[in-house]
Amino acid sequence: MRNSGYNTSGKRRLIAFLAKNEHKEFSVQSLYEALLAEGLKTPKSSLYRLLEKLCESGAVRKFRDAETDLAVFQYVGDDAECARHLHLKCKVCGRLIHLHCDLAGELVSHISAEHGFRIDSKGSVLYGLCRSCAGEGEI
Amino acid sequence: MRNSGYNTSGKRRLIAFLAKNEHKEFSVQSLYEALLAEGLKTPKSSLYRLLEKLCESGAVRKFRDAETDLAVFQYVGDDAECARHLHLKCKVCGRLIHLHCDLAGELVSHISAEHGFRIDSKGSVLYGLCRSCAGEGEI
DNA sequence: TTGCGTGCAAAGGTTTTGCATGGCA
DNA sequence: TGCCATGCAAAACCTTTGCACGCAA
Repeated sequence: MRNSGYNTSGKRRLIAFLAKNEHKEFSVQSLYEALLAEGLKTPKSSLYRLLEKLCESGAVRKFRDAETDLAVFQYVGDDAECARHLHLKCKVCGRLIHLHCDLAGELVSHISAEHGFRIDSKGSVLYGLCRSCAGEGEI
Repeated sequence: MRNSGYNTSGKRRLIAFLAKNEHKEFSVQSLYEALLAEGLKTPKSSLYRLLEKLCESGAVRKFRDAETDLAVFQYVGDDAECARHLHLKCKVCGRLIHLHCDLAGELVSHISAEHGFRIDSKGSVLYGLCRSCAGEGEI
């Protein structure tokens, strides 16, 4: 499933760019501009098509910006394992944290066993403030 | 903050309709059609404006449909307390479950204390399959 | 009476699609 | 060679906005 389709230069460059900026999230517009600034002019229609493929393959995930509600995309890497843990996402800086935490795993099991609800870890994100963004007011 | 602005008949009818269907989520399009079917013709521009107000007041919440990625709206009732618990949402039927669960509360505290991440419970939703929808595919 | 709400139409922005061309396997 | 990817332009779609009128307070 991973990286299906042809291995074109455009796809390689986009993955490389997103991977290099994996702590950031990009709207299509901001991605278009950021690529342009690196001399990589890519029509938005191509971005939409590429991003769709990358989301299917699992290398990239689609979120919504907490402020603008715009679709944003972020590299998550080669991560079949993402289906096995929850994620934290900072509403301010966009940072995505893979939550490797026993207690979280227990909660998922508990909710399945006791509340009859089967959580899709890959599709579930807990939003909030990361340490550095929360700390800005109180350091 | 709750129910700010004028108390108009349109707003009352919309709240009543959404409250009556609180287990369902509605896109603007489907809401428009559902209201029409009840003889309540409401222009979409009015729906957008009303829904925005209701989201601000907290009576209604905005999600994204798991399949179509369309903005969908759902009644959550008078719920200042929603800020204090997590939510489960079924990707198939749209049902929203208010997770009153000690273990979940512990996890939120744990993540704050040990992982340095302050979860916004109100803005965080765990997606998955509810009991009845999980049973349908594979019993 | 004053100011917000509503309805209609138009505009704005995002995303999708058609089609011809180019590139990968 | 055959099929998919790309670029460009146009279309479709969702959402917001402007304006005149109506209604709540």
